Amino acid sequence: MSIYDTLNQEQREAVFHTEGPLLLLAGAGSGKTRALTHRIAYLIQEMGVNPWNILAITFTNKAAEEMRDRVDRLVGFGAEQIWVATFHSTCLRILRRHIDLLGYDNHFTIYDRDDQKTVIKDICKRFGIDNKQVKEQEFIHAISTAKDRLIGPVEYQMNVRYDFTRKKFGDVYQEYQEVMKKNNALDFDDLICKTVELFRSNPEVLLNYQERFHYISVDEYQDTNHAQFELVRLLAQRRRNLCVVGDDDQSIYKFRGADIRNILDFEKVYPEAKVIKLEQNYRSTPNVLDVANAVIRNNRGRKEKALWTRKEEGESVRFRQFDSAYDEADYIVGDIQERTGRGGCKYGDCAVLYRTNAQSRLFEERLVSEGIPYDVVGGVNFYSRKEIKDVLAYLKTIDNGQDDVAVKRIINIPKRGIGASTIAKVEDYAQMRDISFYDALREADNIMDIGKAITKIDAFVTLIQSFRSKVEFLNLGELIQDVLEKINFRDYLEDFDEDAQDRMENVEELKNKAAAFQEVHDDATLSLFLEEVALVSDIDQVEGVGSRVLLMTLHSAKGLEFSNVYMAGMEDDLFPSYQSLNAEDDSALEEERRLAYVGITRAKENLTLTCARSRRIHGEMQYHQVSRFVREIPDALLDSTEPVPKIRQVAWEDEGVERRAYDPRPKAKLPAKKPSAKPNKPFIAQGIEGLNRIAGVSKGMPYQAPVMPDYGVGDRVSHTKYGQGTVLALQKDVRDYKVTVHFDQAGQKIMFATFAKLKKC
DNA sequence: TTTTACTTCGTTTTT
DNA sequence: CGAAGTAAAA
Repeated sequence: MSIYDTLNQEQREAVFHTEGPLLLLAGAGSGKTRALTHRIAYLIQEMGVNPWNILAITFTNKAAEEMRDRVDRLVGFGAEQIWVATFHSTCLRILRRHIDLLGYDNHFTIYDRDDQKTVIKDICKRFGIDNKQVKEQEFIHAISTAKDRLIGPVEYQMNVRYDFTRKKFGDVYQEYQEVMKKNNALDFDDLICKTVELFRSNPEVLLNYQERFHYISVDEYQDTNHAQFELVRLLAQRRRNLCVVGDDDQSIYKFRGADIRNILDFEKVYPEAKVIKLEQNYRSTPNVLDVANAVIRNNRGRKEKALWTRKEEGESVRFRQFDSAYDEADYIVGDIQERTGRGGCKYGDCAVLYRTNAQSRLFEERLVSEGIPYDVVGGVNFYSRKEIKDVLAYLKTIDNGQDDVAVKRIINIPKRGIGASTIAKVEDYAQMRDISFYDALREADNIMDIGKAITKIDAFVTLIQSFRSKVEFLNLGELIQDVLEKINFRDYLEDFDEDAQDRMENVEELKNKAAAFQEVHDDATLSLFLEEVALVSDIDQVEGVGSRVLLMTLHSAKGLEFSNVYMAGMEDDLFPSYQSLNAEDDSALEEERRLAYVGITRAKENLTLTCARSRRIHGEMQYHQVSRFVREIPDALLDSTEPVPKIRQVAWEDEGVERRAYDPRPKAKLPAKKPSAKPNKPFIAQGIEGLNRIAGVSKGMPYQAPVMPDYGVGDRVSHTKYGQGTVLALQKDVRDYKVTVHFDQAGQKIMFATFAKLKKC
């Protein structure tokens, strides 16, 4: 009896396939972490691979920790030698050693979103850009997107040509990189793309790591962006022992740069790749899986797979519609109360999932009034809280004065009466002498007409220097305590904030974390602590065994599971979001659908979908109809008090509802491509037929369904002016179809179907 | 320099 | 509606 006997056929295949590229398509709850950890154990135990030759990359610290724990339990010894880390901490480790080759100081700091914003704001001021017209956020986003695609400022500038707006973005991007370098700082995206840059420009360094990592695995591969793809490609290039695990159906992070093509095109990049699908689900009941499959099958361009399980049927998935969002919250909280009251489950088994953070409020109110313990996941990250960042900025300044953003943050915390004009003078001086802001403060007496502000500046510098002299003999907790006392932080908080108590508790918590850090790492330094802190997130802190109801967004729920899941706000325009419903193409809608799929597959036993006919959004009342995702579920699969208007379930009816997810051997080995659409008829047409049907059902909706043209993609058509051409694309727009035609004479045109008056020929 | 009244603007988020 | 940020007033 070996540890591999407990795996199913596909998992075992994945474990034993150690040489060459491997794509593991792992459906929700299909035991992918299990397969991955066993695979690593197999490499060490059976293949005699040295643990330090293995690299396992994840996205979150939590996933990394879990992976290490589980490998530890399987292997026993040597597991601590395996390099298990997130993308970012992997790159951080590499850059700490070699970034001097790119002209940076190896002691760089990491800037988060807030710090980035401060930098951008400053640049905009200098460039005379009004942040009301172009917000900082837009610059941050543009820069981040460029970096995700490995486009540096120079290349960006080359592509802007004469586009004035984009040129402005290019200028800001360039300046931003310069400021970052001057501040000796990297942002999160830099961590990845600077590592790629390092590898590209220093083949001997790359070779060093290629020779170190003989076997590489990447988890959540569907979430990788181009830079991460390239990083992995470079590392794996030599030995090609690359195992990527992911589920294209759970790709929900396109908006932050994830490129779904990385997983869809894996076989093109690695033609010799072996592909294994994990479809047996160990988490949910067949009822839940049927619903999940019914929804996700409406996406196209996915790797076809269908989850199944051997679990007992369980309860039906419920759907309830309410008049108001209050009633909805009432019902859900009542249901939680009832289920936990019966003793069947604990509060910690229940999770309420929603699309937007704002929806948490109503649930919080009801839970408070019922006295039910709960936690809200997400919102503001612990390390992003103002009071925490203040203390961290002090620590950063004490650690090294290079970080201008940190120094400027605390120069008036607490209020020291150093005004904007004084700061501007110091800034000018620093710029002139090409030194950091803090160094300029230290020699402030050289600055002309600084006036009596000099005493205030001196006091600040003396304070920081005194902390520096204590770093040697104080431990981290004591240092923080000393800072808090010397700056009277409590008084400062109480002066302007009524939640001073909460904030002070957070700071205490930070002190505890610092002390704990020191206990775990015997070589703990201030720098190492700041580094650790820079790369942790909120979801990392969610405990597995909870006794509290969890409230979170659908995004945060990925990777988690609960016995009772409530998906609230299942309404068109909320989920799927208004933006995705009105988008040009349906890729955004498909991403929302994947999000629905993620939500549904979080449920182990009970799933309840709810929605409200009316709710207040941005202060005004809005009326929504039932989410199309609910309407995509066949009635037979839903426990509903009234029938739900249906949408596009043709494909489902064709195969019959009797093919259930619990059937271990699906009849006819799953017809891979369902013959639902008639040949030559574009996919979009199906969606529109569905839309027409909804438009018919919903009462008094002023929705004017566009009339479907009688031609489709690939058809030959003629236009009165342009002559004959071929239809390249057909897209639904607000009240008409957009047709892209390549005319034999006139070339490619995009036009509205009603105006184009195209004739099929 | 700090407080106060007013405007603006609203997905999702890890690191 | 409510947070966050900004311009004007004290």
